Amino acid sequence: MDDIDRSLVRLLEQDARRTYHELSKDVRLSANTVADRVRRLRASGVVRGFRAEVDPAALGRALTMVSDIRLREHVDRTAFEHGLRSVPQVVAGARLTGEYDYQLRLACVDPAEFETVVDLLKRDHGVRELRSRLVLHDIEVDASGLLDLA
Amino acid sequence: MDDIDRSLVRLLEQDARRTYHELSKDVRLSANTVADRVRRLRASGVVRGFRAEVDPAALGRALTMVSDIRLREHVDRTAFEHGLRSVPQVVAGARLTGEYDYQLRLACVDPAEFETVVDLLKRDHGVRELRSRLVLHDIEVDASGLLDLA
DNA sequence: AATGAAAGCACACTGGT
DNA sequence: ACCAGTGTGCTTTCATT
Repeated sequence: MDDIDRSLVRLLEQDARRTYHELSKDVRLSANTVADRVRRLRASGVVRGFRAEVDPAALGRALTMVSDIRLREHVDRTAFEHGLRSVPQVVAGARLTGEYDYQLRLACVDPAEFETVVDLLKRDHGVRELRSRLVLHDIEVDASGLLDLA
Repeated sequence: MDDIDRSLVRLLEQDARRTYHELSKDVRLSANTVADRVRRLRASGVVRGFRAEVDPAALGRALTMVSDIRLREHVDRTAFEHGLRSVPQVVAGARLTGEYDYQLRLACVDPAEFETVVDLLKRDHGVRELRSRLVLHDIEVDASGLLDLA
């Protein structure tokens, strides 16, 4: 993990489809060596993958909610997590410690759709309680800061 | 937004570096047409970009916290958001409605590091109150569900 | 780890259906 | 919207340091 690897990760974070040849000009190494380094970053797990980023707003889902969730007693957590796959509005989720069991991020067309999702989660997925709020906007953060300390 | 576009987005979500030629075999169109479609998806904003995904745990930061934050009075929100760029542990953030002003995601090496981040946010970034909990694990969700309804 | 050379591929264009 | 052909540029492998 040297400076060059850090630069490569930063560049690929901005555009994962940059060619090795382009990257090589930025870091002043041969395209060959760049390809080697990127393969190593992937193999070591530092770079988990290259993903297309989808914008829910461009698909008409401009309303994003964050919902803390408490499950009913005796609800199997694995089943709950797996069941979320059938709810297309769920765009992210995590199990947390503390007062609530999970936190979900829900991308909805409008409040009416959010309402149906809330009802669905309560009726079919073992959700006992929700505490939701609206996402006003996301803060852009690059992951390159993490690299500085590694 | 037809079935083929949906497939392409799904495939590029899994691996954003797939070549147009590879994609063309999956969707049974020419590489050319696939490139056209991907360009259109990008131009329309549905695909916002292609990003390398970095794994904090592979860099020794296995402790991820979610922190709800309330700012002190008279703290400028733009300044706060901009100032977060200098805190490398901040890997995501959003402004929310409700009881708290923001929610951050903090990737830390250990509790001691988290403690220093908490102190830093309070001392230098106008944070009045934090409510934090540990991320036990993230739930894997693909964004392709969003596409089904568009 | 890094490099250059060369073969094989992929990409962007153009033009055509 | 889709495809084929072409020139150019990119990726990969191998030999070398």
